[in-house]
Amino acid sequence: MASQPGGSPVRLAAETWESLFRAQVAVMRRLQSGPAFKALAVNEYDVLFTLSRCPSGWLRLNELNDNVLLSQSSLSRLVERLEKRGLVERMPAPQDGRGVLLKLTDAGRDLQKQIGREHVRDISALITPALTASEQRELLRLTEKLRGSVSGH
Amino acid sequence: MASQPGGSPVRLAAETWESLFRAQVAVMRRLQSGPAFKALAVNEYDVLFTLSRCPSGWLRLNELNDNVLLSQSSLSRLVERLEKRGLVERMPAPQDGRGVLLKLTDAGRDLQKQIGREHVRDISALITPALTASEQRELLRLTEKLRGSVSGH
DNA sequence: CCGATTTACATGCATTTGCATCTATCGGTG
DNA sequence: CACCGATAGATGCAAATGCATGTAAATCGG
Repeated sequence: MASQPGGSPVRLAAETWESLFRAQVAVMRRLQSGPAFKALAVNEYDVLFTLSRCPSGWLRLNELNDNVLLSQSSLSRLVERLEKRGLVERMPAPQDGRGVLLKLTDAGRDLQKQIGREHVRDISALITPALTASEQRELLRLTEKLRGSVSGH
Repeated sequence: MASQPGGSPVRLAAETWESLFRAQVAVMRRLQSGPAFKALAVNEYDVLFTLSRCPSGWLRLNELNDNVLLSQSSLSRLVERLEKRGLVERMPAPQDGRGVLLKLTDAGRDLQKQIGREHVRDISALITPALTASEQRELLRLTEKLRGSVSGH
Protein backbone atom coordinates (compact mmCIF):
# COMPACT_ATOMS: atom_id res chain seq x y z
CA MET A 1 0.00 0.00 0.00
CA ALA A 2 3.00 2.31 0.29
CA SER A 3 1.11 5.50 -0.12
CA GLN A 4 1.82 8.20 -2.64
CA PRO A 5 3.14 10.86 -0.28
CA GLY A 6 6.29 9.63 1.41
CA GLY A 7 6.48 6.29 3.07
CA SER A 8 6.78 7.50 6.63
CA PRO A 9 3.90 8.59 8.80
CA VAL A 10 5.88 11.63 9.88
CA ARG A 11 6.34 12.72 6.31
CA LEU A 12 2.70 12.17 5.48
CA ALA A 13 1.66 14.32 8.42
CA ALA A 14 4.05 17.07 7.36
CA GLU A 15 2.82 17.06 3.79
CA THR A 16 -0.77 17.07 4.91
CA TRP A 17 -0.21 20.08 7.11
CA GLU A 18 1.77 21.85 4.43
CA SER A 19 -1.04 21.34 1.95
CA LEU A 20 -3.72 22.45 4.40
CA PHE A 21 -1.71 25.53 5.22
CA ARG A 22 -1.08 26.49 1.60
CA ALA A 23 -4.71 26.01 0.71
CA GLN A 24 -5.67 28.27 3.59
CA VAL A 25 -3.18 30.89 2.41
CA ALA A 26 -4.46 30.74 -1.16
CA VAL A 27 -8.10 31.07 -0.15
CA MET A 28 -7.45 33.71 2.48
CA ARG A 29 -5.42 35.80 0.09
CA ARG A 30 -8.35 35.94 -2.28
CA LEU A 31 -10.89 36.61 0.42
CA GLN A 32 -9.07 39.44 2.12
CA SER A 33 -8.39 41.24 -1.11
CA GLY A 34 -12.10 41.34 -1.87
CA PRO A 35 -14.21 44.43 -1.21
CA ALA A 36 -15.83 42.79 1.81
CA PHE A 37 -12.83 43.70 3.98
CA LYS A 38 -12.45 47.33 3.10
CA ALA A 39 -14.12 48.47 6.28
CA LEU A 40 -12.70 45.90 8.66
CA ALA A 41 -9.58 43.76 8.85
CA VAL A 42 -10.13 40.01 8.71
CA ASN A 43 -9.21 39.54 12.36
CA GLU A 44 -11.64 42.25 13.36
CA TYR A 45 -14.41 40.73 11.34
CA ASP A 46 -13.60 37.38 12.84
CA VAL A 47 -14.20 38.74 16.32
CA LEU A 48 -17.56 40.18 15.31
CA PHE A 49 -18.44 36.90 13.62
CA THR A 50 -17.55 34.83 16.67
CA LEU A 51 -19.59 37.11 18.88
CA SER A 52 -22.53 36.86 16.49
CA ARG A 53 -22.43 33.08 16.80
CA CYS A 54 -22.37 33.15 20.59
CA PRO A 55 -25.71 31.96 22.01
CA SER A 56 -25.71 34.09 25.15
CA GLY A 57 -24.47 37.12 23.27
CA TRP A 58 -21.69 37.63 25.79
CA LEU A 59 -18.25 36.11 25.45
CA ARG A 60 -15.14 36.19 27.57
CA LEU A 61 -12.03 37.71 26.06
CA ASN A 62 -9.95 34.63 26.77
CA GLU A 63 -12.47 32.38 25.02
CA LEU A 64 -12.37 34.67 22.03
CA ASN A 65 -8.63 34.37 22.02
CA ASP A 66 -8.83 30.64 21.34
CA ASN A 67 -10.52 31.26 18.01
CA VAL A 68 -8.22 33.91 16.69
CA LEU A 69 -4.57 33.70 15.71
CA LEU A 70 -3.52 36.68 17.78
CA SER A 71 -1.59 37.18 20.98
CA GLN A 72 -3.53 38.11 24.07
CA SER A 73 -2.25 41.67 24.01
CA SER A 74 -3.10 42.14 20.34
CA LEU A 75 -6.61 40.89 20.92
CA SER A 76 -6.93 43.23 23.87
CA ARG A 77 -6.11 46.16 21.63
CA LEU A 78 -8.17 44.95 18.74
CA VAL A 79 -11.19 44.84 21.03
CA GLU A 80 -10.31 48.27 22.31
CA ARG A 81 -10.45 49.56 18.73
CA LEU A 82 -13.75 47.84 18.07
CA GLU A 83 -15.17 49.40 21.20
CA LYS A 84 -13.97 52.85 20.16
CA ARG A 85 -15.75 52.35 16.85
CA GLY A 86 -18.93 51.44 18.69
CA LEU A 87 -19.07 47.89 17.35
CA VAL A 88 -18.74 45.99 20.62
CA GLU A 89 -19.57 46.60 24.23
CA ARG A 90 -17.54 45.59 27.29
CA MET A 91 -18.75 44.54 30.69
CA PRO A 92 -16.87 43.25 33.75
CA ALA A 93 -17.52 39.53 34.17
CA PRO A 94 -20.02 38.99 36.97
CA GLN A 95 -18.47 35.89 38.51
CA ASP A 96 -14.84 36.78 37.95
CA GLY A 97 -13.47 40.17 38.84
CA ARG A 98 -10.56 39.74 36.45
CA GLY A 99 -12.63 38.90 33.41
CA VAL A 100 -14.24 40.99 30.71
CA LEU A 101 -17.37 40.08 28.80
CA LEU A 102 -17.92 41.23 25.25
CA LYS A 103 -21.07 41.71 23.23
CA LEU A 104 -21.94 43.09 19.82
CA THR A 105 -23.68 46.44 19.72
CA ASP A 106 -26.51 46.89 17.22
CA ALA A 107 -24.10 48.67 14.91
CA GLY A 108 -21.64 45.80 15.30
CA ARG A 109 -24.29 43.23 14.52
CA ASP A 110 -25.38 45.16 11.45
CA LEU A 111 -21.85 45.51 10.15
CA GLN A 112 -21.14 41.83 10.77
CA LYS A 113 -24.23 40.82 8.86
CA GLN A 114 -23.45 43.12 5.99
CA ILE A 115 -19.85 41.99 5.62
CA GLY A 116 -20.87 38.42 6.36
CA ARG A 117 -23.27 38.25 3.44
CA GLU A 118 -20.65 39.41 1.01
CA HIS A 119 -18.00 37.24 2.60
CA VAL A 120 -20.14 34.12 2.29
CA ARG A 121 -20.68 34.82 -1.38
CA ASP A 122 -16.94 35.21 -1.92
CA ILE A 123 -16.27 31.95 -0.09
CA SER A 124 -18.82 30.09 -2.10
CA ALA A 125 -17.41 31.47 -5.33
CA LEU A 126 -14.04 29.98 -4.42
CA ILE A 127 -15.04 26.69 -2.81
CA THR A 128 -18.00 25.58 -4.88
CA PRO A 129 -16.16 25.31 -8.19
CA ALA A 130 -13.20 23.63 -6.48
CA LEU A 131 -14.85 20.76 -4.63
CA THR A 132 -18.02 18.76 -5.03
CA ALA A 133 -20.58 18.89 -2.25
CA SER A 134 -19.52 15.52 -0.94
CA GLU A 135 -15.86 16.51 -1.04
CA GLN A 136 -16.74 19.62 0.92
CA ARG A 137 -18.54 17.53 3.50
CA GLU A 138 -15.53 15.29 3.80
CA LEU A 139 -13.17 18.23 4.13
CA LEU A 140 -15.46 19.70 6.76
CA ARG A 141 -15.46 16.44 8.67
CA LEU A 142 -11.69 16.02 8.56
CA THR A 143 -10.90 19.57 9.59
CA GLU A 144 -13.41 19.40 12.42
CA LYS A 145 -11.83 16.21 13.61
CA LEU A 146 -8.38 17.74 13.39
CA ARG A 147 -9.42 20.86 15.24
CA GLY A 148 -11.14 18.81 17.91
CA SER A 149 -8.07 16.73 18.48
CA VAL A 150 -5.65 19.64 18.50
CA SER A 151 -7.51 22.12 20.63
CA GLY A 152 -9.20 19.56 22.83
CA HIS A 153 -5.77 19.33 24.34
CA MET B 1 -30.43 13.62 0.93
CA ALA B 2 -30.34 16.98 2.61
CA SER B 3 -26.86 16.94 4.00
CA GLN B 4 -25.95 17.52 7.61
CA PRO B 5 -24.46 20.98 7.31
CA GLY B 6 -27.03 23.41 6.01
CA GLY B 7 -29.16 22.62 3.03
CA SER B 8 -27.77 25.18 0.66
CA PRO B 9 -24.55 24.81 -1.29
CA VAL B 10 -23.53 28.30 -0.27
CA ARG B 11 -23.89 27.46 3.37
CA LEU B 12 -21.98 24.22 2.98
CA ALA B 13 -19.11 26.07 1.34
CA ALA B 14 -19.06 28.65 4.13
CA GLU B 15 -19.05 26.03 6.85
CA THR B 16 -16.32 24.10 5.10
CA TRP B 17 -14.11 27.14 4.85
CA GLU B 18 -14.82 28.14 8.42
CA SER B 19 -13.82 24.70 9.63
CA LEU B 20 -10.67 24.62 7.52
CA PHE B 21 -9.71 28.03 8.78
CA ARG B 22 -10.29 27.19 12.44
CA ALA B 23 -8.34 23.98 12.14
CA GLN B 24 -5.48 25.92 10.61
CA VAL B 25 -5.61 28.43 13.45
CA ALA B 26 -5.64 25.72 16.10
CA VAL B 27 -2.70 23.86 14.59
CA MET B 28 -0.72 27.00 13.82
CA ARG B 29 -1.19 28.32 17.32
CA ARG B 30 0.38 25.18 18.71
CA LEU B 31 3.18 25.11 16.21
CA GLN B 32 4.30 28.68 16.57
CA SER B 33 4.37 28.52 20.34
CA GLY B 34 6.81 25.63 20.21
CA PRO B 35 10.53 26.09 20.69
CA ALA B 36 11.17 25.61 16.97
CA PHE B 37 10.25 29.22 16.28
CA LYS B 38 12.30 30.95 18.90
CA ALA B 39 14.97 31.95 16.42
CA LEU B 40 12.75 32.76 13.47
CA ALA B 41 9.17 33.90 12.95
CA VAL B 42 6.90 31.48 11.11
CA ASN B 43 6.77 33.68 8.01
CA GLU B 44 10.53 33.89 7.97
CA TYR B 45 10.92 30.16 8.31
CA ASP B 46 8.36 29.73 5.56
CA VAL B 47 10.51 31.73 3.18
CA LEU B 48 13.57 29.65 3.99
CA PHE B 49 11.52 26.50 3.59
CA THR B 50 10.16 27.54 0.21
CA LEU B 51 13.64 28.40 -0.97
CA SER B 52 14.93 25.04 0.25
CA ARG B 53 12.30 23.29 -1.87
CA CYS B 54 13.18 25.23 -4.99
CA PRO B 55 14.94 23.00 -7.53
CA SER B 56 17.15 25.65 -9.11
CA GLY B 57 17.98 27.15 -5.75
CA TRP B 58 17.02 30.60 -7.00
CA LEU B 59 13.52 32.03 -6.69
CA ARG B 60 11.96 35.29 -7.73
CA LEU B 61 10.54 37.51 -5.02
CA ASN B 62 7.14 37.69 -6.69
CA GLU B 63 6.90 33.91 -6.90
CA LEU B 64 7.73 33.68 -3.23
CA ASN B 65 4.97 36.12 -2.53
CA ASP B 66 2.36 33.71 -3.85
CA ASN B 67 3.17 31.22 -1.12
CA VAL B 68 3.13 33.56 1.82
CA LEU B 69 0.26 35.50 3.33
CA LEU B 70 2.10 38.80 3.33
CA SER B 71 1.85 41.98 1.33
CA GLN B 72 4.52 42.64 -1.26
CA SER B 73 6.13 45.35 0.84
CA SER B 74 6.22 43.22 3.97
CA LEU B 75 7.86 40.40 2.08
CA SER B 76 10.39 42.84 0.68
CA ARG B 77 11.35 43.86 4.19
CA LEU B 78 11.25 40.36 5.56
CA VAL B 79 13.75 39.32 2.91
CA GLU B 80 15.85 42.35 3.73
CA ARG B 81 16.03 41.17 7.33
CA LEU B 82 16.93 37.65 6.30
CA GLU B 83 19.69 39.03 4.12
CA LYS B 84 21.05 41.14 6.97
CA ARG B 85 21.16 38.01 9.09
CA GLY B 86 23.09 36.24 6.40
CA LEU B 87 20.43 33.62 5.73
CA VAL B 88 19.63 34.47 2.12
CA GLU B 89 21.45 36.00 -0.78
CA ARG B 90 20.05 38.40 -3.39
CA MET B 91 20.93 38.68 -7.03
CA PRO B 92 19.44 40.82 -9.80
CA ALA B 93 17.41 38.64 -12.14
CA PRO B 94 19.39 37.99 -15.30
CA GLN B 95 16.53 38.20 -17.78
CA ASP B 96 14.55 40.94 -16.07
CA GLY B 97 16.17 44.09 -14.79
CA ARG B 98 13.34 44.72 -12.38
CA GLY B 99 13.46 41.32 -10.72
CA VAL B 100 15.40 39.97 -7.80
CA LEU B 101 16.47 36.38 -7.34
CA LEU B 102 16.83 34.84 -3.91
CA LYS B 103 18.84 31.90 -2.70
CA LEU B 104 19.62 30.36 0.67
CA THR B 105 23.12 30.84 2.00
CA ASP B 106 24.79 27.88 3.67
CA ALA B 107 23.84 29.34 7.03
CA GLY B 108 20.27 29.74 5.84
CA ARG B 109 20.13 26.18 4.63
CA ASP B 110 21.51 24.91 7.91
CA LEU B 111 19.06 26.91 9.97
CA GLN B 112 16.14 25.80 7.79
CA LYS B 113 17.13 22.17 8.20
CA GLN B 114 17.53 22.51 11.92
CA ILE B 115 14.21 24.24 12.49
CA GLY B 116 12.59 22.04 9.88
CA ARG B 117 13.47 18.84 11.69
CA GLU B 118 11.95 20.08 14.91
CA HIS B 119 8.98 21.57 13.09
CA VAL B 120 8.19 18.29 11.35
CA ARG B 121 8.23 16.47 14.66
CA ASP B 122 5.82 19.01 16.13
CA ILE B 123 3.51 18.68 13.15
CA SER B 124 3.51 14.94 13.35
CA ALA B 125 2.77 15.05 17.07
CA LEU B 126 -0.36 17.07 16.32
CA ILE B 127 -1.60 15.44 13.14
CA THR B 128 -0.82 11.78 13.67
CA PRO B 129 -3.02 11.30 16.73
CA ALA B 130 -5.82 13.31 15.12
CA LEU B 131 -6.28 11.57 11.78
CA THR B 132 -5.60 8.12 10.44
CA ALA B 133 -3.14 7.76 7.59
CA SER B 134 -5.91 7.38 5.09
CA GLU B 135 -7.74 10.39 6.46
CA GLN B 136 -4.54 12.38 6.13
CA ARG B 137 -4.18 11.29 2.55
CA GLU B 138 -7.72 12.34 1.85
CA LEU B 139 -7.23 15.70 3.55
CA LEU B 140 -4.05 16.16 1.54
CA ARG B 141 -5.88 15.39 -1.66
CA LEU B 142 -8.77 17.74 -0.93
CA THR B 143 -6.61 20.66 0.12
CA GLU B 144 -4.37 20.21 -2.91
CA LYS B 145 -7.42 20.22 -5.12
CA LEU B 146 -8.76 23.32 -3.41
CA ARG B 147 -5.46 25.13 -3.69
CA GLY B 148 -5.11 24.19 -7.32
CA SER B 149 -8.53 25.49 -8.13
CA VAL B 150 -8.17 28.70 -6.18
CA SER B 151 -4.69 29.77 -7.17
CA GLY B 152 -4.85 28.37 -10.66
CA HIS B 153 -7.16 31.30 -11.18
C1' DC C 1 11.22 53.50 -32.47
C1' DC C 2 8.53 56.35 -29.10
C1' DG C 3 5.17 57.22 -25.62
C1' DA C 4 1.84 55.00 -22.49
C1' DT C 5 0.79 51.26 -19.52
C1' DT C 6 2.10 47.59 -16.63
C1' DT C 7 5.12 44.99 -13.65
C1' DA C 8 8.80 44.33 -10.01
C1' DC C 9 10.53 45.84 -6.18
C1' DA C 10 11.74 49.54 -2.56
C1' DT C 11 10.49 53.11 0.82
C1' DG C 12 7.96 56.72 3.92
C1' DC C 13 4.70 56.54 7.25
C1' DA C 14 0.89 55.26 10.12
C1' DT C 15 -1.14 51.19 12.17
C1' DT C 16 -0.92 46.66 14.14
C1' DT C 17 1.44 43.10 16.49
C1' DG C 18 4.02 40.66 20.02
C1' DC C 19 7.05 40.38 24.07
C1' DA C 20 7.78 41.54 28.55
C1' DT C 21 5.79 43.30 32.34
C1' DC C 22 2.28 45.27 35.44
C1' DT C 23 -2.07 45.15 38.20
C1' DA C 24 -5.79 42.85 40.07
C1' DT C 25 -8.31 38.90 41.17
C1' DC C 26 -8.89 33.97 41.87
C1' DG C 27 -7.83 29.46 44.09
C1' DG C 28 -5.58 26.53 46.89
C1' DT C 29 -2.87 25.54 51.52
C1' DG C 30 -1.34 25.78 55.97
C1' DC D 1 -7.32 34.28 57.49
C1' DA D 2 -2.78 35.22 55.35
C1' DC D 3 0.11 33.68 51.92
C1' DC D 4 1.54 32.03 47.29
C1' DG D 5 1.19 30.67 42.69
C1' DA D 6 -1.80 30.95 38.69
C1' DT D 7 -4.94 33.45 35.60
C1' DA D 8 -7.32 37.62 33.14
C1' DG D 9 -6.51 41.43 31.09
C1' DA D 10 -3.96 46.09 30.19
C1' DT D 11 0.14 48.70 28.79
C1' DG D 12 5.11 50.43 27.40
C1' DC D 13 7.88 49.72 23.76
C1' DA D 14 10.25 47.82 19.88
C1' DA D 15 9.42 45.33 15.74
C1' DA D 16 6.52 43.89 11.86
C1' DT D 17 2.88 44.95 8.64
C1' DG D 18 0.14 47.27 5.04
C1' DC D 19 -1.13 51.23 2.21
C1' DA D 20 0.20 54.55 -0.80
C1' DT D 21 3.67 55.92 -3.55
C1' DG D 22 8.27 56.08 -5.86
C1' DT D 23 11.68 54.31 -9.25
C1' DA D 24 13.16 51.58 -12.81
C1' DA D 25 12.61 48.22 -16.27
C1' DA D 26 9.67 45.56 -19.41
C1' DT D 27 5.77 45.36 -22.68
C1' DC D 28 2.40 47.09 -25.75
C1' DG D 29 0.29 50.09 -29.56
C1' DG D 30 0.84 52.82 -33.10
